[in-house]
Amino acid sequence: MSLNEENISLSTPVKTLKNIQTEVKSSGNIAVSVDCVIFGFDENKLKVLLIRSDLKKYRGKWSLLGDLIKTSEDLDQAAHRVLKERTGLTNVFLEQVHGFGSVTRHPAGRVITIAYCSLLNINHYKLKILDNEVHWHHVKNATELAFDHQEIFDICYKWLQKRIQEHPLGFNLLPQKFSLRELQNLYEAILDVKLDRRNFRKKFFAMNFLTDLDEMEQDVPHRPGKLYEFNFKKYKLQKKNWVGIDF
Amino acid sequence: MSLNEENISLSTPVKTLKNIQTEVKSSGNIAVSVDCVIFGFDENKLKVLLIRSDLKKYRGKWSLLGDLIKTSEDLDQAAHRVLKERTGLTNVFLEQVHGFGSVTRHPAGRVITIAYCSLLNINHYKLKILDNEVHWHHVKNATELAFDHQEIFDICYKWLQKRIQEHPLGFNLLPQKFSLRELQNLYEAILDVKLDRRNFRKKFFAMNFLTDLDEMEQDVPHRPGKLYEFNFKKYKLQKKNWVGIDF
DNA sequence: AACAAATGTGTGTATTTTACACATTAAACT
DNA sequence: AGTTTAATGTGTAAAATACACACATTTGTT
Repeated sequence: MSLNEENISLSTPVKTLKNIQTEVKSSGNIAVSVDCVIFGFDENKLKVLLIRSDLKKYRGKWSLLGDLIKTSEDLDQAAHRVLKERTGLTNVFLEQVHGFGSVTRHPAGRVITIAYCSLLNINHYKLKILDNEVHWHHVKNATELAFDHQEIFDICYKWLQKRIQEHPLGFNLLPQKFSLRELQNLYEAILDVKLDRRNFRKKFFAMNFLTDLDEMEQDVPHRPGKLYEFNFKKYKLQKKNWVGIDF
Repeated sequence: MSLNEENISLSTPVKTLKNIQTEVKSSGNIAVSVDCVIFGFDENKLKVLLIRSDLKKYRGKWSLLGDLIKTSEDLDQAAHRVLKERTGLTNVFLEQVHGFGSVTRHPAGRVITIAYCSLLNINHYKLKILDNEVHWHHVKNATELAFDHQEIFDICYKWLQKRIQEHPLGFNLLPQKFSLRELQNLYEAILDVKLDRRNFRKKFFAMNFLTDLDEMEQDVPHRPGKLYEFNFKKYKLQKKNWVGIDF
């Protein structure tokens, strides 16, 4: 059997714009939201920003930060808006992860949500938690979330673990200047593994994306390490196209 | 500065279910659709199933197969429904890839779409293209699609190229029994590279997920190769957790 | 019987990954 | 000031993996 690229058609009737507008409107009883899994790194632990559920049914439970999207904004814009409203930050790392659309996922009706991951440098001078119902949680304590937010969180966390090994996202969680120890702590916290210090350093030096700032850590209770910054420009230029089969 | 896990709250007012229902309803002027990028493999080429746009504005252009989702179905269900309606097939490989929500992406109003990738074995005995406006296109000829479908297709194609190197998806595009040559052709077609035959075979044999069926290809105009099948069970058991930093 | 076109197989080399130990530095403590 | 503590900084050998590469074998075709 062979696929046929040359089928001649019986035809579906061509629809006018008006036809479709009618369909679109009559299907419009579905709401769409974004939910942000906002990660931060502090005290060598990976943290996630959660808010107390504002819904009676889930009273006492924690949930992700989200909101219904407005008709006038893109998905990404909506996610950035949520971030801005909750943390005061703009220009933060944000990436879409997955859409969740189970019919029964929201008690108030049909709400499809698009999950985003965001990575914040918690030392950012502008960061302010604008709502005191919002708290940072160690990821290990992020359990029993409201709605289907546990599932969303779990998937986003796994996404982060995988993604950070392939793309230099992690630097968004650190101050611009960081020591290699901080970087390694970050990886160890996110991946939940112990890594060999010498091999870790070798690896990153070999990549050649770290700029040695010729500065030292300050106010550490031990021998200070050198500070580096990540050279995103150089990275973008050299990004390689990996080919290798590896299940 | 240190993150504070112990904030005490000023508080947001708790909302009742009714409050939220009202919000959800009033925001319900957004429609949601799924669009399927359906890949097939034939004549050593990667193909994609496209339909002529049913919208006047895009008359003559090709577009992905999609539909508005119904209030009563999950996202995944909707995608499976589209597949069934278009190809007659159930139980096919299907995975969500990305949501697209630009405000202006659809001329008939605000429609957010969730893109899915599907991989079909085109030799599947049940496959029937039910609508003759539907055609298989070599992926290289999938250009200038209607709506934002070019962007969606491009992203899904890249997704496939990456995904197939990390997960054994490709077998969904082949008959259950296949030769190593067919397998290599598949990889070469999807990744658009030439691979070394000996290393390719070594690689797959080393993985140890191919079952030698002790059967030979039939009706080939040259020395027939052995037939294998992929052992999904064994794969699932042995799936490894990769740790390696590699940008 | 000769030819065409593919299958099937192994080795040496380069590269990458891993395991592993000791001297050095600066701050903190006495 | 000297000692202690806790981290930084550095290299090498062994193992595993990836890569380049050529020839004999099998089957169908002429």
